[in-house]
Amino acid sequence: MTAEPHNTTRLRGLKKRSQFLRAARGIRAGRASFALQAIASEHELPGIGFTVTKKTGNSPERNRIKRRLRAAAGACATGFQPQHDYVLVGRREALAAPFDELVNDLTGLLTRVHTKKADGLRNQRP
RNA sequence: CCAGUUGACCGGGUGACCGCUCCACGUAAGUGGAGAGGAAAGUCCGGGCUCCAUCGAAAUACGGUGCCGGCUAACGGCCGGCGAGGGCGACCUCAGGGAAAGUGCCACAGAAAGCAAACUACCCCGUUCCGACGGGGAAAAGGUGAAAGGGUGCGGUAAGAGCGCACCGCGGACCUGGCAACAGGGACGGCACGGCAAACCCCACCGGGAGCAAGACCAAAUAGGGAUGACGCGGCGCAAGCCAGCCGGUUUUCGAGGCCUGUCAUCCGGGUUGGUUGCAUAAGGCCCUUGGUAACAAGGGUCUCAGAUGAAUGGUCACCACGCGGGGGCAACCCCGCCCUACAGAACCCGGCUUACAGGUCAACUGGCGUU
Repeated sequence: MTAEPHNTTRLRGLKKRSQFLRAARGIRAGRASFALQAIASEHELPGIGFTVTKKTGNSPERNRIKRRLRAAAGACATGFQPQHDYVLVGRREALAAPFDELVNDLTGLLTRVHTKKADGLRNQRP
């Protein structure tokens, strides 16, 4: 599977704690303002969730980080592959980072994650 | 104009593009509407509501509150008043019931810390080896302390002392004003009655517990706990029925012993997951009138005002306002840059309290300076 864009932009929100824990076992990649976790799933639509821990800041700051990440995810929604779950872990730098940087980081991380995954699959085969 | 006190309020705006949640309409595509706070916070009090317990109430224990009057559904809240302390003043602060019900404590220092006593020093008498010692008087002086048993002055005395007197303080029958807390006056009393109740305690009043993850309902799948009914093998019996066993399960393991005993259907019960409800028309907001100093109450009009659940109420950009810095200009103002704004995000709902808060607005009042 390559990282070529698909035509649907619809995303499926992750809601259960078990879904988040499962995604945490997947492939990880990070930048200054957030980290990305991805894992294969059975659903056709790509699933996406957001995690900002309490030590990142107080409630308005955490809300703002989530909203900016959600907007960035909407901006490059075509980069998410079907049959995968993604979790974005927000960091404090996401509060002040320029929006274009967030979008660029996310698209870069998406391609990186998927090439990593392809390499992993190749290595598993003897 | 400067300095200050108190109270109330705002706490960004507009536009464009792209989105989220709910509601209404629509078969649908979609269209329209609504969408965080003054503290949503801390979870410190008080309620509504729900379940549990309980006949209801009271008492014991425990906890809370504590000047007086009022307001309120209620409060530890609010309003008004009183007292004490602070400030030139506007005004601010207050764990503000009872110390003659009882118990206890009052560190250090000091002779002595609650009952009156007496270390130094004072006075008188006696003795004397002239250093002092003994007996008595007295509580003014010294020193200690947060506090030393009224203060100051005069008289008085051997020295002194409310011993006597004047003023002040204290207690105080009673009188006056006030609903009251309390305030004012005060015969009389020679002074007796120190402080701590954020020490125990006493008095008065209040309080059952847990909380929306409360609670109610629905649907799935899973496990197979209980009840009822039907059906089956062996023995006995005409029958209804009774009895025993095989297989298996359970009793933590093994043995013994005990118990249940198979299949199907229905109902009940239990936990898990998901959904619905609880859930926003309420001690409701705004405006006006009346009563009240006020808190507030009564009446009338008008409005419907967030309902998420990995949790919506936004993201990006531009301009403007405000503020700050720099430059130009006599000035009004103009240009550039920065922050593109504080504290902070509803989670069942109300009434309060407390804490946080960049910047700004208004009103009333106080003190000072200047002008008329």
